[in-house]
Formats: sequence, structure tokens, C-alpha cells
Amino acid sequence: MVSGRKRKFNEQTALQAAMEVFWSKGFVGASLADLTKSMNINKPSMYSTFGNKETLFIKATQHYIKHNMQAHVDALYAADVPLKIRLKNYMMSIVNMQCSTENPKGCFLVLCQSEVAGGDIPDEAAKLLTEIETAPKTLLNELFTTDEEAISSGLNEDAAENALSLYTVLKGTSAMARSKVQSTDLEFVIDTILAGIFNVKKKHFSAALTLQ
Amino acid sequence: MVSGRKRKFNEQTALQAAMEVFWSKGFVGASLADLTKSMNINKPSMYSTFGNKETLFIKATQHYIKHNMQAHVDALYAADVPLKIRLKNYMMSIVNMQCSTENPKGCFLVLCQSEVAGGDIPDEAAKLLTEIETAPKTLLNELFTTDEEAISSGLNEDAAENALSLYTVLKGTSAMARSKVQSTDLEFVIDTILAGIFNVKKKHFSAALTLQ
DNA sequence: ACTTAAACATACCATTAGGTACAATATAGA
DNA sequence: TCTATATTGTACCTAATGGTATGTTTAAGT
Repeated sequence: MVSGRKRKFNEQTALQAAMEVFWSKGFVGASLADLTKSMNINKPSMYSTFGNKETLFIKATQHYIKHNMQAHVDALYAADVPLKIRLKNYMMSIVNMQCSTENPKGCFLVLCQSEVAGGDIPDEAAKLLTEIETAPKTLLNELFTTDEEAISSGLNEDAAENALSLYTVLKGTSAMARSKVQSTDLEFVIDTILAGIFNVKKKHFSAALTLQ
Repeated sequence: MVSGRKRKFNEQTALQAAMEVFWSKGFVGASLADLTKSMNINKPSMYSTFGNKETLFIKATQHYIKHNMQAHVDALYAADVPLKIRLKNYMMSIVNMQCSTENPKGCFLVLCQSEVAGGDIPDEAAKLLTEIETAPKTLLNELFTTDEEAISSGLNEDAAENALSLYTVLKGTSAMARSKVQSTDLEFVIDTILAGIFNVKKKHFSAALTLQ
């Protein structure tokens, strides 16, 4: 081991604290004072350990994905569970996290992704946030194109569009959760979009003729 | 008329410009330098005309509602148009605005409401943003409980929940629009949630038994 | 015990934040 | 034309922003 004074704080604990600040305030809204106070360290410690605000944010984002997003995916590939139930479990797992009192309301990613368009997120961080957008789409698209039950239900026909529909609802529930809507209320929303997804025949219709 | 030097700028034009900055960057992310630059006036003019950043924001929010939200509502009460088509027209009218290149992407309100939970929005502005949340819920709930076709379709049974479902999707499309998803892609999402809404029987199901 | 290196706390830096004081300028009415 | 009043531009204020320099403290290896 290299010599030198020992670190007083745990890096993962501090990163977790930083993540929660970004989760609550976004990248722009989170100041270094907010961050270091929650992390319970001072600025030089933060800079020597995490680089700067942007690299701290990138690490916090990766931490979020690993510890707060990854687990939900398991529900999609549970054995011997009907597809619709797997989808519901997946979505409610996310919704429950969005509504939990254990962490800031809503989704870290949805909040920060909405800041990208404002132009105040540094390049590398913005790039990461943009890349992450593809993950849920790809995941659900894969499921709809390869899952036996999805194919027999015809969900593979519009796999990408169905994936986008579920992802869109999850972004909506994130916003709702931030406004303190309960997960029990949002469960109805999940049921409704799933009913729409599986209701293949009734799905397409045009309203164009009635638009003046 | 009272004497004094004449104002060089148009108040509504300046307010419109301020609104677009808040729409793009949110309340916290929009600096006075950003605002006054877009408004094409200097700070004393802004303060004497609009008060301060908070009151400017409140006026910009009211301006947004009046000029960018009000119009969509008409589609809900169009005569001789089936309910499902009216709902689709209403939602696509909003989605088209969210995706338009004429203004910042997404919804002004969704963006700023998501900042409230961060605690950096002044009281009066936060109160306004919170109050506005009830409007779409109330509007759609009213429709579902009073519209003849809604009642005969059984949508009145879960009026509030159905309203929440549509509102949630619109918050989701706002986030998607900000990430540059096209309105043609989001039209499928709207079709899907409407198919789910009108698919009353298939809507309720529980996945609780399968959750470990 | 002594050296070396890492982490610490404090104080500081330049810039930007929201907000104003003040003098110069333009206008309407007497 | 003179006066009263409103708007303008510039310069400025204090506090907070992201980020560092510096000296002190702590520990490992010799």
C-alpha cells in the first residue's frame, strides 16, 4: 500500500450522497456547496477524488444506473411468468422507485436528460445522458422481437413503437412521481398502457380528417 | 397620458422572449443575462417592467398558458366528433406543439414543475406551478364524467384514473420531445394509450402474486 | 525516528449570480 | 420653453458560483 494519510470518508457513500443531490436538483441546480455538504466532505477532497463537477456527475449517473436501474430488468426475463405480467412487474418496479420516500422522487435520468436541451450541461455529461436514452428502447425492442409470447401476440409487428410507448409512460410517471402522485394511482396508468399495447387491433386510427 | 420617455420595447414581445428562455432552460437554469439578452432589453428595464426574476417567471407562465395551452382544449369540445377522435386531436395538438421547431422542445410547465421538488423555486412561483397541475386532471375528469359518449363507453367509472393516464402520457411525450423524438413516433404512443383507455374490460389486472 | 506521500482544512481566486444607484435622455403637459 | 416624469445605459453592489493554492496533519515504508 502507498503511504499517506487515510481517507476519512467512504468513496461509495459520498458518491451515493452526490447522486441524491443531482437526483433532486439536476446537474445545473446542484451547486458544489449542496454536493459537498451532503457528501460531508470539503471541496479539495471532492476534486481530488472525483475530478470536477462534471466527472462527479458522470460517476453519479453510472452509480445510479448500477444501483437503481439495473434490478428492474430482471423482471422482464423472469421464467414462467406471462409477458404481460413481466412487463407490469418491470414497470411497477420502476414506478415504485420513482415514488419511494427512500430517495428523491422521480427518475434521476429523466430529470437530467430534460436539462440537456437547455445547453448548460457539459459535453461529456450530455453525451452520456443522450446515449442512455437508447438503452430502454433497445431492451424493450429486443424483448418484443424475440420473446415467444410477444411474437404470438403480434407485439413484434410494431416492436420499436411499442417499446417507445412503454418508455414514454415511464417518463410520464417520473414527472408525476416528482409531483407527489402515489404509485397506487400510477398503477392504473401502467395497466392502461399495457391494455393498449396488447390491444393490437384497436390501436391504429387516424384523426387527421377531423383536424381543420 | 402621463409624461415621460417612451418605452423602446413591446412588453408582450419581451415577455414572449423571456418565456422561451424559461421554456428552454427552466427557472433555475435561466439567468438574468440569458433573459435580458433574449428580451433585448437591459436589467433596469426588465426590473421596472416585470418586477424581478420570480414575477417575470410568473408572468411568463401565465403567458404560456394563454398562448400555448388554451387552444388545445377546443378539440375536446368539438361538435359532431367522436370522443376518441376528440381526445386524439387534443393530445396530438399538444404533442405537435411539444415537437415543433417553432419553439423550444417539450412543455414549459413539465420542465419547470420538475424543478419544484428541487427546492430552488421561490414560493409564489412554486405555488403557481403546483396549482396548474390540477387543471388538466380536472378538465379531463369533467369530460369523462359528463360527456354522453364517455358515459356510454364506461369511461366515467374511472374518470379520475383515466384522466391521470392521459395526463401522464402527455408528460412523457414532453420528455420525449425534448430528446428530439418526432411527433409521428409519438402518435403511436397516443393511439396506444387511447386504445387502453377505451379497452375498459382488459384494463385491471394484478401482478402482485408474481412479485417475490 | 525519519522521510515521503496522501488527505485534510482554510483561505483564497476569478467569474457570474440577482439586483440597484445614478446620471443621461426623451417625452407629455402646462 | 420649461417642468415633471418615465425610460434608458452604465456602473456598481453583495453573495454565490466552480475551482485552487497552501500549509497542516496523518499514516506507511524504511
